[in-house]
Amino acid sequence: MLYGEALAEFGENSRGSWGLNHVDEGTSGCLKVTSLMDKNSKRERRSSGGRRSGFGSYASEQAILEDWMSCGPAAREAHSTPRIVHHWEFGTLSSEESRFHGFSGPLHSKATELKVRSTRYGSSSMPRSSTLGSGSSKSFLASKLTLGKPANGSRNKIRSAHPAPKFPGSREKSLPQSTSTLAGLEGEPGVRVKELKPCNCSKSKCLKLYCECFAAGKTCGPQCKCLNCTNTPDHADEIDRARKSALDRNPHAFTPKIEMDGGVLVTRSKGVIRGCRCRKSGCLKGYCECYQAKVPCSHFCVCMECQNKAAGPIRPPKPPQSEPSTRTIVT
DNA sequence: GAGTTTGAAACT
DNA sequence: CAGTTTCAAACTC
Ligand SMILES: [Zn+2]
Ligand SMILES: [Zn+2]
Ligand SMILES: [Zn+2]
Ligand SMILES: [Zn+2]
Ligand SMILES: [Zn+2]
Ligand SMILES: [Zn+2]
Repeated sequence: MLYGEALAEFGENSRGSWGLNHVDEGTSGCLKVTSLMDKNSKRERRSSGGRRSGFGSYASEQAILEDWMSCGPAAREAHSTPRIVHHWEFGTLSSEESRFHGFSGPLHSKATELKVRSTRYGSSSMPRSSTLGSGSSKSFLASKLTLGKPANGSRNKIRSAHPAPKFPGSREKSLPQSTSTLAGLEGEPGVRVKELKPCNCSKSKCLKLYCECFAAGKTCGPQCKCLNCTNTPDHADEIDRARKSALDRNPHAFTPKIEMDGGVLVTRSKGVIRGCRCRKSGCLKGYCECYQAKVPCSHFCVCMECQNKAAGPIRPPKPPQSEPSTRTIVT
């Protein structure tokens, strides 16, 4: 098994993963040994509010290649076409490192007992650019690790704006972006609000709130560059299911994301009025929904080191006590 | 444009 | 729930 190889190669106190970087197939190519990482240089696990895991990236392709070549032949072979990431943790090092990184979840605290732990990520995750191209008999890694300029003329990442419709009859996205028919809104025939931000979704089929079009209650339009888009008028049934699913998770999924309530931003979240939860942006970048909406953070926010507080106190600060930290919305 | 950072959304 | 992973945008260089 892979774990046995990892144990043999890296010893008892090691941690790492094979295959594509399980965080978005990023720059880490094939194999990572956490215990070898420089702990002082913050090249560490992604840690954003405990929502991140994963490992830092290599400094260069050469580093990836060297790392890769240092693997055993069996490991190389097993991952010549990496689609699944195997994650391992041996010994007690992981838990100690977890403390170093501020992680304390079961994944890490149990590492001491588990002895070996593995996780599979994504059953068929392939890099987005892997489609089409020249004959891809070459493995992803091989192509990725090719140093220097690509010999052949294959261009990475040719993201065809939109492949031709599979079926002649299907309308796909020939129609401009519009409000979902399910919303039952009266479509002003002549009046069209200018089509806006196209999305670039590739894995959500534009049927999750990840997709801004879907989240806005709109279908994707011709300007969208999404892949495998199902948020098109000819998939009304799927859209309907997706909307129901999203609403099931959060009844306010499609209520305006940003509203002003007495000068206070409210965002949707599980039926609870709440603000942002930023940790590292200082609420001064577009990552922050409050900042993006051009509204100051409020007591609903649980942001850290917020620099987006209301400047001029129109009103005295909220009374801290006697109010539940979360207020359910009364429809 | 490629690579990184980020926090919401989704999942378990 | 809390912890973890997925996701696409925002951002950086
Ligand atoms: Zn989309
Ligand atoms: Zn779209
Ligand atoms: Zn789409
Ligand atoms: Zn914020
Ligand atoms: Zn905020
Ligand atoms: Zn804030």
